[in-house]
Amino acid sequence: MQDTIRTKDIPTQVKDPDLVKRRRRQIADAAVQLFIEKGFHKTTTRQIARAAGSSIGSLYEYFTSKEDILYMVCESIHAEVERGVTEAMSRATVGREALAGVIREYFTVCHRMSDFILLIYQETQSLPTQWQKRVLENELRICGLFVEVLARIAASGELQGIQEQHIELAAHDIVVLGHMWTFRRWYLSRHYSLDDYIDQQTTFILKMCSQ
Amino acid sequence: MQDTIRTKDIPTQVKDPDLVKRRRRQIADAAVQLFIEKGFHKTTTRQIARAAGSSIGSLYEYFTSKEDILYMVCESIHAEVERGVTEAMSRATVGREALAGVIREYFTVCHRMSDFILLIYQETQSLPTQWQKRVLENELRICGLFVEVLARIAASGELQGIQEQHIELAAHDIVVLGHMWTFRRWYLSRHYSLDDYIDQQTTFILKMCSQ
DNA sequence: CAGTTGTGAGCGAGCGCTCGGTCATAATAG
DNA sequence: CTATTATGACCGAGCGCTCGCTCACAACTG
Repeated sequence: MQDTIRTKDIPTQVKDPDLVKRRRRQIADAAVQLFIEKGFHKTTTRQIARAAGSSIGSLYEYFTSKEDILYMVCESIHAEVERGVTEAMSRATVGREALAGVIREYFTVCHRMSDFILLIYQETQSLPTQWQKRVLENELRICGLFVEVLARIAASGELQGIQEQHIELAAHDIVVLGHMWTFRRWYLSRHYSLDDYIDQQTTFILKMCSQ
Repeated sequence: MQDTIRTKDIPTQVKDPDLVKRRRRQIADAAVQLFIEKGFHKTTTRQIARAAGSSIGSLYEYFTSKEDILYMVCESIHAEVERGVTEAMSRATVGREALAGVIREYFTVCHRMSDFILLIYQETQSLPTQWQKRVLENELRICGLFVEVLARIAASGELQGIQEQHIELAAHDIVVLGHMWTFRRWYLSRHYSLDDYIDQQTTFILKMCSQ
């Protein structure tokens, strides 16, 4: 998981920027595991510090509140998802095949990041309001990537069925169907392999956009 | 919101069953509002008691823990959603029109219950494990209703595109696209009216199942 | 040495939940 | 009918404890 520019908004007592970056990553990586296991509220700052090989005192040199840590965690997760999708897009050309390819990549990212995506669904509400907005912006940016892919295809003449104004909705559907694999895996993973899931949902999505 | 048989599993000190039912409803109704506003963890038992016009002492005559209250709240929500869909199904006949009708009804229920459905997404994890399972069972039961509708249509010969084994997945998709209106309303409601949303998603779903 | 980073005992607010008790009403006794 | 006792819903002060966070000091670095 990589750093985002956004993390700079979190204030710190420590002068050395490199040290800040390193320690924050350390702490956030420890925190995300605990958050996934027990949830944000049931994780204590002491547990986070211990898991990060640090002390509570130190922890509060790098973050000003527990919510700060959650915020950084959420930003990192979105950054990772976006990285995956963007990369897949750069490889893609145009046409139905391209869409299918990006969907495959995106769904695979969702699979790998299951726990993390679930965390965002469950704990975004625990963030201060202004940071909730940031998280939603991130979500929209990912959606925008799919809008782009769909628009490219629509422009190329293929997939004429879909109207301009409904591309956005289709993009949201794709994003959410990816998330669905994470928040319904308690059922889905017992009945479908990831590949089955991707294949069938891709068929559905292509039908949805065609004719 | 109506009572379910499941609520009977929660122990109580109070003898009179009618009273138990009435007071629990009172408390649960107060609690659900607070949970929606501030989340489960940030709501205190005292606040719930006060909002219900009761006292903490009394509250603990009717519930054995704060989690019990959340459980009852979740059960009630699912009962209400299921009631809505079942009713819509009983009115429906067969064919594409029927599916569209049930979807319209279901999405409308999702719209009306936005806050409640969101609550389930966010707080199911706060329940004791054995009760989490119950909530997921409820979710599956609602999914089952759509499987039934789709199977009926498939049997009638219409919508031959969809294969037996993929009916379940399509049902999940429908359910989740309903939920999507609740957990993405921060975006969707700014760009679509509920009717637009229903119409377009219905078109998508029908295309998905056809051909 | 000064400046920066690390530490953990300690603070006090606030939590879920208990428990001894009150009081209106119902059941029983005389 | 009155007097007595039993019942059970209701109450809230307070217990034990945990939490997020602070701050005085120690350790390290250059």
